[in-house]
Amino acid sequence: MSSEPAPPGFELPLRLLLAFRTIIDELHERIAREGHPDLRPMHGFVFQAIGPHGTTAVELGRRLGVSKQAAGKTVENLEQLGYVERGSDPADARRKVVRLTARGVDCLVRSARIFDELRAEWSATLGEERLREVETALRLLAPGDPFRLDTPRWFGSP
Amino acid sequence: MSSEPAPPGFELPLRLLLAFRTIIDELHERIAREGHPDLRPMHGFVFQAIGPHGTTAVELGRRLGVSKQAAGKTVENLEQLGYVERGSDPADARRKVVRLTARGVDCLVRSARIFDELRAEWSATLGEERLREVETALRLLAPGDPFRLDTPRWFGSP
DNA sequence: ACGGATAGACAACCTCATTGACCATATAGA
DNA sequence: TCTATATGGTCAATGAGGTTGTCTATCCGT
Repeated sequence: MSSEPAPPGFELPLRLLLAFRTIIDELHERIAREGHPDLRPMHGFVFQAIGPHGTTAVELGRRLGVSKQAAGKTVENLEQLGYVERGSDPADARRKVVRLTARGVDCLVRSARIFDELRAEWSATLGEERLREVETALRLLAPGDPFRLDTPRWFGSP
Repeated sequence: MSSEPAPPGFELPLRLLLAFRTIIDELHERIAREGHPDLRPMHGFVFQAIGPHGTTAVELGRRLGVSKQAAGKTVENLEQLGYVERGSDPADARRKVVRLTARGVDCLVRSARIFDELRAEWSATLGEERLREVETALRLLAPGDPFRLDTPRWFGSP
């Protein structure tokens, strides 16, 4: 039993969100310095949703939880920024496959490295033991696929 | 030293976000059943930003990280939903004070209770000891005011 | 070969934010 | 006190990003 009173229940969710923002903001600060200044938090999710083999606008929309048209517009933006390209699928003339460009892949590689660096820094602050306990606890409390890409819309007002 | 390899660095932030969403979704499911079906995740933040003594649209906009016009529109919506009301300030004829209605306060009280209930459930799943360790770790890693109200805009694409 | 299902593009619209302009009021300073 | 400036609120125009509806082209099972 702990002698201290429990903190109010609203603190934990706010801390979870703040910790997420802290990591993501730090990631984007660093990746901006490495040549990707115009990336937004959302884009990392989109890149992950596209994946190494490419995908289509419809499938992307499903993964992102938005309409295929919205996904198509997102792809257009990322195409203009030079992160993705569209090609045709020889096996299915309807599909137009969205793939990451070299620049897009570079971004993914750097993101993965920076995420690992940030985790290492947290591990140094907290101790690897305690960090793993946090990760284990979160896996237990919030199981399932962590890639919920519809967050922006989810959060907004009616 | 842990013999298991460390998980990839991107898992932790995604779990943090997923855990946040899990709590907030559960909160809104329950508070909808208690007579507040049209609340959105954002609104809790707005209520907190308004506070017990009321505030103005300009100040609200500052706290939310949006323009005063956007804050004014949000207030209009919440006024139509019956959660806030606007009155004039006898000490300053320019100011129009936004205050929570009885319904708004009811919502805040219920939210606080449900958050405590959810925390108690997590404590039962995880053990109070381990839950406190998570909270402590998050306070250490993401210190500062957890009320960052500009999250929706922050997350969006350019 | 045909009919339903699927991928994509185009158009109209909606919501919510933005900026700019404007008026009313408060406040500090000559 | 009078005036200049800052502040609070509203209105108007705009833009980003999402939605639905509709249309065409293509695939696939019967």
